[in-house]
Amino acid sequence: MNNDSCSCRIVHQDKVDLARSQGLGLDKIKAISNLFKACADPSRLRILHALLHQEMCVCDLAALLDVSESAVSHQLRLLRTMGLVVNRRDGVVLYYRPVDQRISQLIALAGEFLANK
Amino acid sequence: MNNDSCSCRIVHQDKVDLARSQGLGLDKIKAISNLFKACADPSRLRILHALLHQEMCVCDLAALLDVSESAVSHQLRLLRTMGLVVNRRDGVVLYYRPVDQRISQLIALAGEFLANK
DNA sequence: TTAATATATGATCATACTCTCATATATAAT
DNA sequence: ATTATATATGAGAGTATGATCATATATTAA
Repeated sequence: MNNDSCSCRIVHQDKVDLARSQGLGLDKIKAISNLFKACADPSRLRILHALLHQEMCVCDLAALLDVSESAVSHQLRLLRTMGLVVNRRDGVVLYYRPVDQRISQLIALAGEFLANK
Repeated sequence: MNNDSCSCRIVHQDKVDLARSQGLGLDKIKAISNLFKACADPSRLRILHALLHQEMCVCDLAALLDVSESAVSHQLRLLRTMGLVVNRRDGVVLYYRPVDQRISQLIALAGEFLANK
């Protein structure tokens, strides 16, 4: 009922202050959560995981994921925009690969986390 | 125009087969992407990061993030449902903490990834 | 019991995502 | 130039997500 700025809640101010001092900063938080967001969709995760082993073109990925090439293309644009994949043109075909193999560590770590628990 | 099962695209079947053999399996993919999804929201990421250092109650977190307690509670339910946090009751107050400190590795790895590039 | 407080939860709304379909672009072949 | 192919892109639809508000529950104090 009382929406004033002075709430009557018992906030542990010391904890809040400590957390604030150890906080990451909003820009960094947003950047990290965006990186996680890139991996937070099954299709994109499969794409990233597949590209870690070999470069692939759009229709390879569409065949692998069993979705439309348009859908794959849209997801690849997202990953491209986020700076996670790049492509190489060979004639009409665009081969995609990750910019950085370290994405594999992130996926592997998440996998291990789920495995032992 | 042609939606038959036999598409005329030039799929690199060897690549698709290799990717398929190295694939993670849909269940695992979904589990991993769900884990990433849990970290893919700025509010949840801040909550997780804060709890890594100390247990905190709902209104502490609400004060820290400067959002409503209801919003925090909803996010905590999500994290609880996903098995990432647990709580301990002390009277009326529920103190939350991560089930597993390894989440910190995941966040740290993502942070490093973004830092050196 | 009643009142107060901290949190949980359901309904709802606005926004963001992801797919599909249609169309556009770029390269290659004729 | 025309055609074909691989991919990109814009618009739209259906769904998921995240916040808010109202209400419910659980614990404590009186």
